[in-house]
Amino acid sequence: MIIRIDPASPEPLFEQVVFAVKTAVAKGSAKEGDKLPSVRELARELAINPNTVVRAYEVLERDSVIVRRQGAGCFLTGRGSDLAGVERKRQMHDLLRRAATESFHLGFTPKEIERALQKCLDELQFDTKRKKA
Amino acid sequence: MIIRIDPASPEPLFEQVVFAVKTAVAKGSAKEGDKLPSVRELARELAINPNTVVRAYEVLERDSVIVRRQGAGCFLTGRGSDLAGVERKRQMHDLLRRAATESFHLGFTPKEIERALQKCLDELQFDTKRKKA
DNA sequence: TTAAGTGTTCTAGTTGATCTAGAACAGTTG
DNA sequence: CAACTGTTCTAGATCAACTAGAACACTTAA
Repeated sequence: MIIRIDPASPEPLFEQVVFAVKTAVAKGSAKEGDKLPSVRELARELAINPNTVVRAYEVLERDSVIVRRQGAGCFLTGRGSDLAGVERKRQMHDLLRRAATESFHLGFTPKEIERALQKCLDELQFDTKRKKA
Repeated sequence: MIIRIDPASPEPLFEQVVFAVKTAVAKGSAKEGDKLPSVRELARELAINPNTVVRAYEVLERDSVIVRRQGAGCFLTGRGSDLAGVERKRQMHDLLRRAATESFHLGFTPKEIERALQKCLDELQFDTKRKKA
């Protein structure tokens, strides 16, 4: 699995790692059972502290994206989030409301925002569709 | 204009104020020319430091949502963002990609995500449509 | 003109998140 | 057993966020 981060970004390093892994899964370029780079290996690759990688992996496990097995490594789960239905919907609604509000203030119309989302969804599913085809 | 924040939220207070104002505009419950609460008044209402309100208002002015007139107060502008077209699209795409990826990991399908966005857009435009009707 | 209210701009300090550094311990694999 | 893996500490540096207090400049209306 290829994970890239931007050291110059204001976003915390561990969050960038979390998002990179989640994106890889959403795009289909990584799937259930795949082994992630070890804590020390990824830290070396990204030139960051191993503890920062640990923190990212902790978040990913909390979100049920991976499981960590001591001595063995970290692996992708197939399961989604463990959250209950209502809480999941609330979280998604908050995420989209925030993005929609900001987009609105950037001057886009609802139709333009809808089209842009569809484009994002298409991009995320691109690799998955190729494999199924 | 009614502005509410959650002191317990992990989100910075000044960002909560920024988002509250932007949401009020997007929902149509506040419009061009409306005067915002003074720095000291809003600080008193929200029980936060005046400097925190100043910071929020600075961001809102930078985003062309308000204008600040020394001695007079802060007022809503009708204009949208000043950013160039390409940069605006890039920002919207980033916002939506993030929301889409996270929603995907919450276990929702693209169709569900699209429907949820439409609901958010409807909610944001609800008040505006009522006035036009 | 003046008083009250407004935004503007400082300095100073506290708190907490982030990240680095180094070390030790524990489980897994071949 | 050796080499890998994750796990868990302590300690410290740096920075963003927030608070506190003050002083200054401008606008408005009495």
